[in-house]
Amino acid sequence: MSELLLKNFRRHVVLTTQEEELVMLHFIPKKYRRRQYILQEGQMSRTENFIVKGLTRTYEVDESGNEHVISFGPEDWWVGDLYSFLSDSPSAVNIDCLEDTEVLQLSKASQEELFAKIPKLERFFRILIQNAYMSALARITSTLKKTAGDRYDEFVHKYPQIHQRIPDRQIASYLGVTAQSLSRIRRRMSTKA
Amino acid sequence: MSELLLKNFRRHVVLTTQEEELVMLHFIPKKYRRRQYILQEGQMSRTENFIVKGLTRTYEVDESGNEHVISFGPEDWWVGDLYSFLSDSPSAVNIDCLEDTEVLQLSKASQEELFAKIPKLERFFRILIQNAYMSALARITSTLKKTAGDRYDEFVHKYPQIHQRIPDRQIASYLGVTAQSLSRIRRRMSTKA
DNA sequence: CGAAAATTTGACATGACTCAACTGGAGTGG
DNA sequence: CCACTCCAGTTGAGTCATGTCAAATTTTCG
Repeated sequence: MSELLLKNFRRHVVLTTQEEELVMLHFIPKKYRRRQYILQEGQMSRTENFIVKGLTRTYEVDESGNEHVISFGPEDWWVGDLYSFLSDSPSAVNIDCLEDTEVLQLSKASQEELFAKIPKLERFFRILIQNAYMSALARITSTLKKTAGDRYDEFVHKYPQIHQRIPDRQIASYLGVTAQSLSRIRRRMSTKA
Repeated sequence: MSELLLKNFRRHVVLTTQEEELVMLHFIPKKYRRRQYILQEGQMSRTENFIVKGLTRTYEVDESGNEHVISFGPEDWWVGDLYSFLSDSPSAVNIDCLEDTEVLQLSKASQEELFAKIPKLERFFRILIQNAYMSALARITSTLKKTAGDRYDEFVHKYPQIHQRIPDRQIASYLGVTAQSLSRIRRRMSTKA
C-alpha cells in the first residue's frame, strides 16, 4: 500500500527511514467505490490525493451539460484540483472513480507541517508540478499539431495498460471529440493502418 | 529596465537590497529585433528570459510545415523552453520577436548560484511554474469547453492591451484555427454581438 | 513609393456534430 | 437458465463548421 507512495517519493528525493515514517503518518487512506465522487464541483479541494489502486477521472461540465475529461488518474498518480487547493476557492472540476479506488490523502495543514519538518519535500512537490506543467504543455501542442486520430494513437501508446480500462467515450471526451466521431476515426484507422 | 524585474520578484518573495543587487548581477540584458529568433528548434534553451520590453511568440512547426503558436510573451513575462532548459535536450520550439524586444537572461549556472545564495528564490520560481501550470490547465479546459469564437473573445478580454499588437493570424494559430476561419468567426460575431 | 504581409472573401471539399436507431455484452432479478 | 435492463459502441442521414485553394484588397514596413 504505502510502499507505492514511498517509491513515488524516492523518484525525486532521498528520505531517511524516520522521515519516511513521518511522511506516512500524515497520509490518510481512503476508499471510494466505482462511480463515487472524490471531489465535486463547488466543493473545496482540501487534499492532494495519491492513487494507490484504481482509476479516477477528472472532468468539467460546460453550459450545455456536456462533460469534458481533463485527466485520468491510475495507480501511482497524484490527482486533485491544484487551483482550489492553493487558493481555497470552490473547485470547478469533478473527480470520480471509473473503478473502485484507494487513495492516500494529504491535507494542506499536513503538507505545510511536512514542508517545515522536511524541507526537501518542497523540492519534491515542485518537481511534481514541473512535470505536470510540461505534460500540460505537451498536450496543448499535441492538440494544435495533430489530428484526433493521431492523438488517440498517441494516447494508446503512451498509456498501453490504462487505455484498456477506460471506455472509449471517456477517451473521446479527453481528446475533445464526440464518442461517435472517435468510433468512425477508429474504423478508418483500422482499415488503413 | 531592471526595476520591472525586481517588481516581478516582489510579487512572490521579499528580498533585501543586497539580495536584489546580487540578483541583478546575474541577469544579462540582451536586445533582439523584430523577426529575430531568441531560440530556434534544435538549439538548447540555456536561459530563462524575462521580457522587459517588446513581444515574443513561441511556436512549433508540424510535419506539414504549419506553425502553431504556443504562447506570446509581452513585457513582464517569462519565456523559454522549460523542457529543454531542465533536461539539456534540444528544443522543439521556436521563439521569435513580433516587436523589437529587450530581455534579461538568466543562465542555468546563474540560477543555481542564486538558489544556493538566496534559497527563497527557489520558492519564487516554484510559484512561477505553479501559475504557468494552472494557466496551461485553464487553456486545456477552455479548448475542450468553448468554441473558437468564445476563446477569441476570452483572449481579447484577458489581454486587452496585447491583442492589438498581435496579428489576428497569430491569434488564430494560438486558438488552433486558420486565419480564414477566424476572419469569418469575427464577422459573424460582429454582426450578432 | 514599392514590396511584403495581413486580412477578407468566394467556392468547394472535408470533417465533425447532432439526432436517432441498432447491436452486443455485462449485470440483475425472476 | 432466461428475460430484462443498462450502457458502450457502432452506424446512418442530414447539417454545419472548418479547412483548402485561390484571388482581391488593405495595411504595414523597409
